[in-house]
Amino acid sequence: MPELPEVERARALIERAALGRAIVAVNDRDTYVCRPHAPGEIADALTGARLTAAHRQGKTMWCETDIGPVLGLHLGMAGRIVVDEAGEGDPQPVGERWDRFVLEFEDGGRLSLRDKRRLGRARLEPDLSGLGPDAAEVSRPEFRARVGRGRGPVKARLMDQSVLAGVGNLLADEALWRARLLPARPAGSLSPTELDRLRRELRAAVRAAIRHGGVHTGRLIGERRRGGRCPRCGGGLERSRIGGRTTWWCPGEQNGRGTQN
DNA sequence: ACCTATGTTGATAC
DNA sequence: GGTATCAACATAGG
Repeated sequence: MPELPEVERARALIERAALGRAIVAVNDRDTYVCRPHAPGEIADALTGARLTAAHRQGKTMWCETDIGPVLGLHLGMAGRIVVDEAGEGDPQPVGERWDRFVLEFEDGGRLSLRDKRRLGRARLEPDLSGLGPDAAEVSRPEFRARVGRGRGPVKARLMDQSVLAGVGNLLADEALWRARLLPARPAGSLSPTELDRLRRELRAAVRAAIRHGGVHTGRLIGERRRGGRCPRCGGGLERSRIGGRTTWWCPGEQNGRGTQN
């Protein structure tokens, strides 16, 4: 789930529901999710503080606090942010066993990073220096210069978080399909026109996914399975492994040269 | 049972 | 440096 659109929704949830509430306790006992911190380190830094802002770049979120420390949050492969959904009374509300990191507020509510797989992350003072520009904000010249280079497949380039932040496996397939570009094309072989088209379609895919609730609402994404068909032309989709990830595309419409439009 | 698959990232090897 | 592969985690499905 968590690609840029899911993370943006999580960020907005924190902004809307968690800012300004006093933190009275922190569960940072999961040493894998809270690495490299020792248990208690994040708790010591945040207890008594209030979150004052929630930011995002690509798939990385961070929250400012009124007393200084910055809390970084990453959803990993299966994480989500939950605010105030604790079954009052139930000793073990459903799902709570997957709460890997929790802020408890003075008013009794809580913010948790709920993640079955534990690939999500909470840490203090996250380093954002290696992240490329956010995929929803990147300018046209910057997109051309960063994405349109290298011999590797353009799909791998899109997913490289140091090149561009926020695009994951599903969003990459969706954007390339919308732009009618072959995922395996060497990134450096795309023309400026093709790069502009890719950026435009990527941004449109991001906006649609944020509106509709996530990347899985993409038009191609629903067909990403054996027997799946292109939503535009009805042709059978092709599958292979590109950039180490399963990749689906329409061989009829996504070709080596640019296409109409 | 055993193998594959899954939204991410980071370490490692060439 | 750029690119590719695998491992980290846990669960689901054929």
